[in-house]
Amino acid sequence: MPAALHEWNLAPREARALQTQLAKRLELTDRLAPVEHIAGVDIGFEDGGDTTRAAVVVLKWDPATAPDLSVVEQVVHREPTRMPYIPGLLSFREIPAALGAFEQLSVRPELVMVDGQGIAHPRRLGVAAHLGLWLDLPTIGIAKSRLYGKHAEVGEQRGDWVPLYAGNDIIGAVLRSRANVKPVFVSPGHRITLGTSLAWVTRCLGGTKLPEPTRLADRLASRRDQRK
DNA sequence: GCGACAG
DNA sequence: ATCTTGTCGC
Repeated sequence: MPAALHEWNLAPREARALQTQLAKRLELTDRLAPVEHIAGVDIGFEDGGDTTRAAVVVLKWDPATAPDLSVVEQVVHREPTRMPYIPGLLSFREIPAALGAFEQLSVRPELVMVDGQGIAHPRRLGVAAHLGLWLDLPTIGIAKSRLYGKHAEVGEQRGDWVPLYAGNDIIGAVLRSRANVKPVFVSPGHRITLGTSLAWVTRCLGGTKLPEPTRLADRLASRRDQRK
């Protein structure tokens, strides 16, 4: 049987066991090639959830104009939704479609920002971490809300952040990306540290809550701006 | 047993 | 995530 079929059509029990195994393969140290292109990934749904829409936006990294970055490529890929949303198993629902979008990409980014958690997950394998292993690329998870971990209250100033803990381990950061707005949850996915993750997210932040890569991918994956 | 729970 | 217009606030 095709490995891909095996990998994604798992019962919750098996999916959780696989996450525990895959998490052992994560590299939580920096192993990035010089960054020239950064991709943003997000998934949306249509037809009441029957169709999954994956959006990937590739931006050219330019420290001279950042956070204003030019879009060099963008792809939207649709396919039938294969499984429901189950807290903790999001990657099994979203990654197949995300991979479909990446296959259509002509540019291979050196860094990928994903809408969701990296290792800030019960078994340390949020969608960003899982996707990083599949793509073998550095990934950062930027979630709009918390899934796992404890933290103190974060300051009100833009840039303030507090660590996100799983026991004594720091698994991410709660970042005030913009004043007067709920903070975002940043966590490394694969081949990157939390410190480097925060540095890149901050560099890509332009007066908005989300960094440019995922902000633009969100817009593409969402239903309003980009219509059918 | 009772909550919590990315998107 | 998605269903959905106007409206309050910096």
